[in-house]
Amino acid sequence: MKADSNPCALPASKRESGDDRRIAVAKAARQIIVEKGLEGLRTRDIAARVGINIATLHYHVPTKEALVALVAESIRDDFRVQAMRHPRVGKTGLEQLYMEFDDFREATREMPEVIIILTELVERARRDATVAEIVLPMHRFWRSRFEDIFRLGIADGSFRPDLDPEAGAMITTGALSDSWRRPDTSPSMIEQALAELERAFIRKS
Amino acid sequence: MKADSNPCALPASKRESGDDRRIAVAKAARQIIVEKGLEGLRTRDIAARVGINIATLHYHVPTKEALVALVAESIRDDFRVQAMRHPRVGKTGLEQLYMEFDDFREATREMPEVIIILTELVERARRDATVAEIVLPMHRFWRSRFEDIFRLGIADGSFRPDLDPEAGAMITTGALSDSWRRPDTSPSMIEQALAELERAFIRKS
DNA sequence: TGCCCACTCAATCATTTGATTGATTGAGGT
DNA sequence: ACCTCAATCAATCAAATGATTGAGTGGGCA
Repeated sequence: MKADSNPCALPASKRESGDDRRIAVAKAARQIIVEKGLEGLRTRDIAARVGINIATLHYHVPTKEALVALVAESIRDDFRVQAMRHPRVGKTGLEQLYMEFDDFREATREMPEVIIILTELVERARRDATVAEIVLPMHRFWRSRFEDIFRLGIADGSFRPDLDPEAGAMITTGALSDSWRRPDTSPSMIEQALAELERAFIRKS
Repeated sequence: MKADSNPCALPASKRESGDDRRIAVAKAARQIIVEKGLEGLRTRDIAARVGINIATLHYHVPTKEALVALVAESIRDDFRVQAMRHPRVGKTGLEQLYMEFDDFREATREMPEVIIILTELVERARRDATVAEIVLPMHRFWRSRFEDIFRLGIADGSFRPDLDPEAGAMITTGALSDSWRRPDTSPSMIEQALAELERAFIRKS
């Protein structure tokens, strides 16, 4: 029996339930995408990493297209968990912005690979409608969240009255995802950017 | 003789100079990258589009890696031409920011495909040192240009005294390239973002 | 004229790669 | 004990793909 990288549940069984296999496949695929990009994703490599035969892989995930969609769904699930972690009710706009920034810091720290995969998926979304349908809503959701924060913050006096919530959200998500994506961005530079974003939108006394 | 898509110079000759061929190859490769992505780039397709044999292609560009590097250089050249078009001397920080914004509008209008290819190249730069060496300096150059503008603008009173030039440049280039890259960004949204960037950094009277 | 060499092509190779086929295994139900 | 079927694998296919080989071809120069 090959390397059992998932030492939980029932290691005694040679068979896995279909769901567990699909999860394992998604995980392996994500690792390979991080290492070699979507371009370098090979069904054989995934099967090898999971420790199953190529045919078995095809049994669980019929085509490569479905496999990419599976990865996209997996990323979306992670994103949702991350987004729903901290409740926002009853906070001011500025407080919520701080929370959103903290979530971003946490994400860069704890799941840095997600944005790498996400970038590749967004790239592919231009040509793959299935992926687009899964991935683009994620970014829209993230952006709309900043929009809401800015609207609230304008109303409660946290932010400039002349702040355009849509544009502010676009700038913020754009700047954050771009700085996250780039290989030459240091953590301290991200902190600089976050601080500057705050100054850019905050209401000056 | 197949489709001569380049009706200039010397259509009477069956031979092209090596340089012309390489240019034609780069052009064809760029088209294909726009259509199918770097992942879908095939030497055969390039050769077919240029109207030459695969072996001839390999004669001019020895390997696929060299081909990608050629495309990267080609993009860099376009970028340089675009960047150097308008002289900046003797303007205030705000005026230069306007000019930079105009250049950006012009780029999105007249060479929208460049950012698509550039994004793919940046993506690949994480794994390909050759491409990284060509592509990453471009972004650094663009960013440093905004840095200079912000420094000047702080000194001449255009921008907020508490503006961090580095962070501002990061935010600006990040927001612009991200909004340019996304397939669901309309021109009016870019205008909104540009206007908001101005409000974000400008000195309030 | 004759040679050199940049340039070009048809044919072919060696791998890679997504997918399929047909047989086998074993857990759970009756 | 027997049956069923999800799950698994070895073997193989067909197409795609980057690269090479070897044979020209013609313009320019001695």
